[in-house]
Amino acid sequence: MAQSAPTRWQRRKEARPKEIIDAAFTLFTERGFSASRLDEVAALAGVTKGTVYLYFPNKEELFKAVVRETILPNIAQFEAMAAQASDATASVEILLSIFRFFPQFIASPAGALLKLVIAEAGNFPDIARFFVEEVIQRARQLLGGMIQRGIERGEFHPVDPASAVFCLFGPAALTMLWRVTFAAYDDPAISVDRICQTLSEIFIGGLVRRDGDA
Amino acid sequence: MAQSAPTRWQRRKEARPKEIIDAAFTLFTERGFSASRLDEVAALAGVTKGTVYLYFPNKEELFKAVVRETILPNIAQFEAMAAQASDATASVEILLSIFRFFPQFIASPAGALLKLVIAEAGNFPDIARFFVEEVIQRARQLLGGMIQRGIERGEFHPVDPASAVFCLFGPAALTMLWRVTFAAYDDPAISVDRICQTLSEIFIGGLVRRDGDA
Amino acid sequence: MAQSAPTRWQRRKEARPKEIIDAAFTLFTERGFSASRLDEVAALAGVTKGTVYLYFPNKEELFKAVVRETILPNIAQFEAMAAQASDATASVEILLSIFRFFPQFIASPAGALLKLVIAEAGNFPDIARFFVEEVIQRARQLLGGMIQRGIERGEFHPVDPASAVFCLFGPAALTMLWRVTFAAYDDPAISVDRICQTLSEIFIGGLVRRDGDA
Amino acid sequence: MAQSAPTRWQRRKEARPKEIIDAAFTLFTERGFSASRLDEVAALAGVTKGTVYLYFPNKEELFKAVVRETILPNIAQFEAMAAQASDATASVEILLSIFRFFPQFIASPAGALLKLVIAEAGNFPDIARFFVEEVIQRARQLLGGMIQRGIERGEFHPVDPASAVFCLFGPAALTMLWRVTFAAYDDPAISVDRICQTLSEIFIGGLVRRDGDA
DNA sequence: CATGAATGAGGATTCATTCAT
DNA sequence: TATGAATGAATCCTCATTCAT
Repeated sequence: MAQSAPTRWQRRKEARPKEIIDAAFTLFTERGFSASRLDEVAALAGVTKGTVYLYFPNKEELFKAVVRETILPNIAQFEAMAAQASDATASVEILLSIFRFFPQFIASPAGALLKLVIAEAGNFPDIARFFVEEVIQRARQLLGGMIQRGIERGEFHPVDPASAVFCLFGPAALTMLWRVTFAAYDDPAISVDRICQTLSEIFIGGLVRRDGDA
Repeated sequence: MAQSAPTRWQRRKEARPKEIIDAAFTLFTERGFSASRLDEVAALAGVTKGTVYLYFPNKEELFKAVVRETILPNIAQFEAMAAQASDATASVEILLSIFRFFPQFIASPAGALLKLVIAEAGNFPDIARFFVEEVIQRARQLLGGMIQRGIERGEFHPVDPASAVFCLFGPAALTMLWRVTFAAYDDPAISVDRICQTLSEIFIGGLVRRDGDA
Repeated sequence: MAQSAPTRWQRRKEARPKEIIDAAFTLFTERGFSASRLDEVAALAGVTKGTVYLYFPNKEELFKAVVRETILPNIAQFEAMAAQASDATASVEILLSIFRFFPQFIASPAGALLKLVIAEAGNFPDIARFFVEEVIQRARQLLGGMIQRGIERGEFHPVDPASAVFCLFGPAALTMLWRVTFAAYDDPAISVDRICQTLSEIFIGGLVRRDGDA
Repeated sequence: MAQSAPTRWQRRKEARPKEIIDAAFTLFTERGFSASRLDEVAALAGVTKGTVYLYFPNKEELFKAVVRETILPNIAQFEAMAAQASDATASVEILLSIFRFFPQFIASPAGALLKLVIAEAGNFPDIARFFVEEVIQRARQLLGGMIQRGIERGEFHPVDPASAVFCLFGPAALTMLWRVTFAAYDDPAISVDRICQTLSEIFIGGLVRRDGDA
């Protein structure tokens, strides 16, 4: 595996696309789409400009590939988490498992992706639509369904599920964006764990019916 | 040829910067900083490119002016809201007044501004720092102080105030960003009022101590 | 009018398009469309690359403009020559006036234009169509009509007019192309006048009926 | 895996250069040298880009090879035609045999070659020189010699032989170029045979002395 | 001999910025 | 003060050429 000869280039057709996408994700996320130079993307991926065009027809298509490829694992992660609950599970338990899942989700690349999509939605309407349909609707159904279930089972106070999703996910989204945008300038630094803990306390108290409740 | 109203030119001259800033705000917000052409900014402001350079030394300074000028009224609005509470006011009342203020705040240009700053923070570190110090710290102090006060007065459950601010502001931030980013692709549309209402219910339930509480 | 100060650039909106077209004509003709660099076109026109784009949206449109603008005066020249004959004029006189017109036509930019259109017709189908319809059809009608007239009046031998046009124009076309393509490598140089003279002799002898003819 | 016919590879190897040259000829002719991509040449020849470089050091040399290889058979064809005449043959008979040869010559690849050389002469001076010296001079000597002979034998009117060659070959050249350039856009289509017939009539009438001639 | 992934110089195009008017 | 023609550096993209396989 040691590269004895420093050859001018390597032939690595299989690995290239992912390497380029990763590099592009980093730069698009840091600087935005327009402000990212393809030269820099290529350099970060360890190839030259021309190679990028071997795998993606142009910068816009590279962007779309970046979003699509980066979204997939996040969707999968989310659905996996949801699949764990059985019929017997108490709704409050599901809610708690969501709060326990939040920290790692907030620390994942999902935050950078969210920032990127927010920043470029205006220039890439089909990416925006794709994001809404594939990511947000799905998350809404997942979280909304869980809240609906809790209400129907008499475990939760009767609130508007769709709105509750925004209340539930909002703090997580803000924290994600915060981390990739402002965290460097903040002092003292926030604690993601503490935020999730507090969110949990408030929601358990505000959403879950207690025995004495009417 | 006789200039019947010489003051009109005068007034125009004074109005120019704001007109240009407004146009730039619109375009920067829609397309991002890099993807916005100065030609388009000028056209939207009803002037020509050259005129922009009469008031702003370059595109970057125009951007900074846009952020600064747009931030100010929002800060003022926020502080005005907070100034209304007196010592006698119950903390829950202050909390409720915040929730009542949210819908108009969410509908204000603050959402577009937030999106813009998030998108460009990586390219404008001093804007990011300025935003954190002038806007976020201030909001945190305001909201955090209010929560702290409630806890100290025994009106709120003892939670981490800094984290609670994220929980409180997160849903508002998400809704603001949603409106300027994805609302066009969403169906059925969300209701800002309903979200604020739900947020209020959950928070009152989760944060405010009831008589029987330990 | 004397340019006392060697200013960085002149503002010459009116004159620019023609200057650029002339420069482009020269280079496209010498090197072909693809092999001509816009930088060189601009330099030859005394402007910079950016200026070219002020007047033409891209290289292809510049090419089309070059062809269109260069064709027009040639068409006009041709039609003017034809308009001189009256009903009373003998067909042989018209024929002679054409041969007398040939040398100056062959020396005009029409030759370079013809070469350019031949070379690029494959890449610019609409230019090819435009050339056939606007230039060639017109020339064919003009020359063909003249021959037809001579035949009908009994002045010429009965030949196929459309074919005769090729026979008549062929030598002129070849000489035009020769001049802009091979003349530099030829020794001894050809004499355009002598070719036209010879053409005249052969055609007068071969086309015009003599008294004794059947 | 056993190569049943090892000779097929061998034969392929020998056939390659011609296949590549043919493909290049087609594309260079259609699009011009600069606008033809080596990728396309290779694809049309049924090989990959790398293989082209096995046989030709670079694109320019491929071009030169294309011209050289394509010219040779045309020269041969021409000389074969000329070799048929003996001392006894009447000059008018030779002239007629030339006109009878024209249609097949016009339909041959010579037209495309002529177009290509005209288009690229400016970029390939040595090709232009080669063409003038090897092709044109030869043709001029052949045709010019024939006319000279006719004049000396008193069979033709005394015209300038060099000029007469242009008159004789011009219509053929124009028709050749026409076919490869504009024929697709022309309506009604021209008849090559009719043009040659008309050319023959005019030239016999204009060049050949009749008994009664002074 | 043949391939095709990778290269990188070169060229079309854009656009922030300048400046004569 | 305002204009907009002109600039030229920066950037996307192409494609002839190389070379590991």
